[in-house]
Amino acid sequence: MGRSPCCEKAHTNKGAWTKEEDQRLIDHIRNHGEGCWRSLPKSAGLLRCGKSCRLRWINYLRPDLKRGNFTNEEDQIIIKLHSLLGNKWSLIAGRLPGRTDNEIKNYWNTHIKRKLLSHGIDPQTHRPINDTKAVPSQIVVVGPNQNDAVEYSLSNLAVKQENSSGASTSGTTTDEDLRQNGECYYSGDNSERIELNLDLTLGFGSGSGRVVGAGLLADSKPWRDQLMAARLSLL
DNA sequence: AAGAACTTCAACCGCGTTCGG
DNA sequence: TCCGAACGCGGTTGAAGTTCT
Repeated sequence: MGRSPCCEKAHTNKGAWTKEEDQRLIDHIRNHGEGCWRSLPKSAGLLRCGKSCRLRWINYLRPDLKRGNFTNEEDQIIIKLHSLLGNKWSLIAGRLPGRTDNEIKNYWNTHIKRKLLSHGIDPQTHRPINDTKAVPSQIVVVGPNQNDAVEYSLSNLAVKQENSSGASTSGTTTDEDLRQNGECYYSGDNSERIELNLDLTLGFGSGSGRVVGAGLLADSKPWRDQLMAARLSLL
């Protein structure tokens, strides 16, 4: 009958972690590696639930965490990625080695949001606060490496959705879609195939070029993530 | 010096997705 | 194939620290 419960909630500690708890968790992961969060608390002798152990390790104890203030370069990367991905903190964190999703989320809410607002920019749409009509003229496509971010000017984007019976519908994203999400999307059913057609103008310093491509999204993953993957494949 | 107001961030909560029996 | 637990994520909370009055 499914899996057994992860922990006995009545017998777990809550709140701030003690140094001793931290050390037990570090020692255990050093000896046994990450994973198996369900059984970890018991085998490490911790009165915490696995979920809490995982969070403590990922957000605070991991040896590869950077710590310290965010650099201006990191600020810019976060802002650019947020304009493309929205509040997808884990995806953003994936592009910033040594930073966690929780850390970036906190930093966004306490620093960057305020910074953008003080410059008259809406932190959700990344557009001037009093500009309610215009559609974003740029989207950001991010390559496999951290420094691969390239800005595209958007000339046309069309998405075709095809269901399992072969019937298809198609359309171009609406202005309202773009305004609300800061990116292009098609609000189709996750379970169906989605075909993406892009017609983009690229700008590199003084030069420019044009990319026209298409990506077919399989149906095994959340379609929104696949949209990202399709964009990558167009590069 | 004190306490009110504000800021920061670690930790918790709840929900959607994935996975195992 | 179904059901239920684990996992992973984003939103929220609240304690601790800092600044202001």
